Amino acid sequence: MNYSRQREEVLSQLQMHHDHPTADVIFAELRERNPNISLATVYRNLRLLSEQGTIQKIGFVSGADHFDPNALPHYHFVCDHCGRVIDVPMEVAEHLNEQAQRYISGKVMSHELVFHGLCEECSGEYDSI
Amino acid sequence: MNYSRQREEVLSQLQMHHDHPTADVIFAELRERNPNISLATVYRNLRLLSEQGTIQKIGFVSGADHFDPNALPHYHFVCDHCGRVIDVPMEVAEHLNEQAQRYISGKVMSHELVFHGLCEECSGEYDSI
DNA sequence: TTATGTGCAAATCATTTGCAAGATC
DNA sequence: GATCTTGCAAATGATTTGCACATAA
Repeated sequence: MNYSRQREEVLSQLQMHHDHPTADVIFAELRERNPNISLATVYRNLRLLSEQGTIQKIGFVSGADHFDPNALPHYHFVCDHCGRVIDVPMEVAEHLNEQAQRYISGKVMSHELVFHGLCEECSGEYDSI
Repeated sequence: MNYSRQREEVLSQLQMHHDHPTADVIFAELRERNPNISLATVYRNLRLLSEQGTIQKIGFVSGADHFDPNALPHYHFVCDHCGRVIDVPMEVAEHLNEQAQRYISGKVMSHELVFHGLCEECSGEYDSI
């Protein structure tokens, strides 16, 4: 893989996020500085970077894929009201794989754990309902 | 919600599956018996049935949504080779929500646990590689 | 100077929607 | 007969792809 300025910009823009943005969010942000960058390039590079294992593609939220600059295994929380995806820094429970393995005739290799609920801002809104 | 023959067919076709098919699989199967049913009707009814809580929409697999005739909370296994989605009948670990709650300032209400690996057929294929 | 990456537009895939005609209550 | 549902085709949203031009090694 050759160097490209656009790929570097996509990666560093993603790394600035504490939340986990979608491709079009990254695109809109990059476009402010570089009005020539194309959405296809953003998609291409997010894909390359996640295939390469530098970042992580989050496909479990409905709608567009989100991207996480942290590729190490960890859990997530999704706000069911605003769609925001944030990290849950609790310990990864490896033993769950062995538990599941008892029920599966194939080979269980990993798991994904996603919590759902309302984020701080959105649960505030709901208090008044 | 009024009765409709198409909705009943969609539901009973889904209930025949032990795996968790996508809308186009249900559509193709129904079309063999009823060449007039339309894909939009299948999508509409799968949506209605899942909003109503009769079935469950599975959105965490990349690509098209899958549907599960069992709407009760339970875990799933996804084969990373063929994309098949099957049930994991292990006990639901409610305590995970409380663990995650310690790290989240909003309100954790539920979780989704998805195991990944290779199903029996696909791990067989890989033995010979 | 050859392989790789980009920008644009068109293509693709999954899903939804507008609307006229058909089914249900 | 008023309302809900269908079938079809067109619209939408997310993502990918073909291709001529630009850039990196």
